[in-house]
This record gives sequence, C-alpha cells and structure tokens, in this order.
Amino acid sequence: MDIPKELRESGLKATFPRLRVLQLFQDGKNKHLSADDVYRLLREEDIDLGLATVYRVLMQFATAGILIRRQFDSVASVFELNEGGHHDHLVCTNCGKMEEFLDSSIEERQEEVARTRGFTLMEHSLSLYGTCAACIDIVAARQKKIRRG
Amino acid sequence: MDIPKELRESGLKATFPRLRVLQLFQDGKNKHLSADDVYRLLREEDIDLGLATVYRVLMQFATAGILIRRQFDSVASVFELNEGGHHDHLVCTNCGKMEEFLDSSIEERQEEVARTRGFTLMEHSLSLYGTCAACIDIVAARQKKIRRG
DNA sequence: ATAGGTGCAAAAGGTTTGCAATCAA
DNA sequence: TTGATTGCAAACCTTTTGCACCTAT
Repeated sequence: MDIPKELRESGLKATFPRLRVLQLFQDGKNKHLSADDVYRLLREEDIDLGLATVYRVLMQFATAGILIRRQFDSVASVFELNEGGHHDHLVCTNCGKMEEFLDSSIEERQEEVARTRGFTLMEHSLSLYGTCAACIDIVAARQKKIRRG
Repeated sequence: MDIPKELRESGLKATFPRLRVLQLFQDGKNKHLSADDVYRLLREEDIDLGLATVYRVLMQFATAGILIRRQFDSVASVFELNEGGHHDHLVCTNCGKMEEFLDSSIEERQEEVARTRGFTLMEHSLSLYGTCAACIDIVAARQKKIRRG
C-alpha cells in the first residue's frame, strides 16, 4: 500500500521519521518492536532521529489504528502492525519466539463469562507463556542443574 | 492463620512492616493493591514506613508465594493474596471493579493451543476488559455525547 | 551478637512533555 | 505561510539499589 497516502488518510503528515518507522514494521523482519527496538534499528541503518519522536510516532500510529500496542509481562510495551484480525499470543520465555493464535472456542467462552456476570466485553488480553519445542531440552537441563544445587 | 509463623516458615523475619503489609491484604477490603496503594494506606493509618521497603516486602512475599504479582494494562503492577487456586480477571474499565473467574473450557483450550504448536505451557495471563452492569448506562450516555461532538 | 531488615536518597528504566527550531503542504 | 513535527533536555513514574543505621532472634 502507498504509505504516504495511508498516513495522510490518518491525518498525519508523511514525514521522514514516520515513513521509516512504518517501513520497519512492514518489512516484517520483526513483528513485535518496542520503542527502543525501533530507535536502535533505525540508527543501525543510517537514520538519526530522537527517541521522543519514536515514542510520539508509535503512539500516533496506535491511536490511528495502524499499530497495536501490547503489554506483555516484560517491562517495555511493544507494537505490531494492525492487520485487521484479532489474535492472541504464545510466547517462549526462553528464546522470545512468539506465535499468534486465534481460538474461537476461547473467544466464545470469554463472551460467555462476561455475559454471565453482567459485563459488556470491550477487549481482552491473553498471553500464554511456555517453552517452545526448540528450547525444551535446554530448559529441562537447566532445571535439573538447579535442582542438583 | 498465625502471621508471624507464616512469615518465619518462608524464611522471613516477622518485622513490623511485613506484618502490617500482610494484614492489609488479609483484611480483604481491597484485594488488588499496588506498591503505592500499600504505602498510602499504611500511612493513612499511622505507620511511617519507606516506599522502598514496601517494594522489597511485596517482592519477597511474591517470591515466597504469599502474594501474586499481576500486570494489568495499567502502568503499575498490583499484588493480591495467593489463595491457592488459579483464576483470571474481569475488569470494569469504568469503575475498576474486578471479578475473578475460572473457566475450565478456556484452560483446556489454552493447553491444547500450546500443545498443537509444540510449546510446553508454563503460565498464562488472561484479562477481560469491559463495562459492568452498574456502569453500562453511564458509559453508553458518554459515548452518545462524544458521537454528537 | 549478628544476620537480616529498614529508611533515605540516589539511580535506573521506560515514557512523556515543554520549547525553540524545522518542515510538509 | 503556517500549523504540524522534530530534537533535545528535562520531567515523570514506577521500581531498584547502595549504604549506614537498626532489630528480631
């Protein structure tokens, strides 16, 4: 899609920093980026922009619905491209690998839980934390070591 | 339960700050408290303790399994008494009211989602955000007003 | 007596904001 | 031209840490 146009339609001027930030997400190499990730990645390229600008741009994009802001259990919040469909996350606590999923049965039950208690559901946040197939042996070995003391 | 004893069994000395913090949670008036909440509530009573101590005590309790640390979408994390059974939360974004729930169907599907993708599930975080029955009219009216401009 | 705990103040992240200079439209 | 945007530095908030003093056992 034509990025400058996409920005203008959100009422945002197509400035250099905004274009580069959006490109970074659309490149798709890293789907989930913190403000600091964005700042560092752009500096690694060539671009010399302020961290405050990165924060402002990310927030503007989130408000405009271009990005989604996520708060995993870590300290810093991360952003990802809003590609329309809702999804939840499965995160490997060892290597950081992240998979998206959507389980209609879970979605339905959430609605049901809210309805039962008289709540009108607006949104939800579901993150599963575990160990991915590639890390399970490493983690198991580490646990064993700890138990041995 | 005998609080000083409970503390000693966790390898923690039964000091005045620790006793008061634990009492606060056991009073049950507020189930979910941030470090600052605890700090402020204890000061309102009489007790003059440092915020750093509150943070230290809360973390020690969480490590000892006496409290559970939760990170809702807000900035500060909150703590609640660990009463054994796992549960998730339903939060009213208007009044802050919080209800606990446990849905076995959701729990099962989560396991299934992880298994399907080769993950070994360790934990998860699920929070539903919406409007409770008592707030729905207020919120609806506010929405209408915004739409009118 | 002494290992462990506390208060204070300072530091450390992450994020936001005021302001003068700069830029897109 | 002019309102929006940027960079910088300073401020903010939550949380952590160093250190000298204190206390439960």
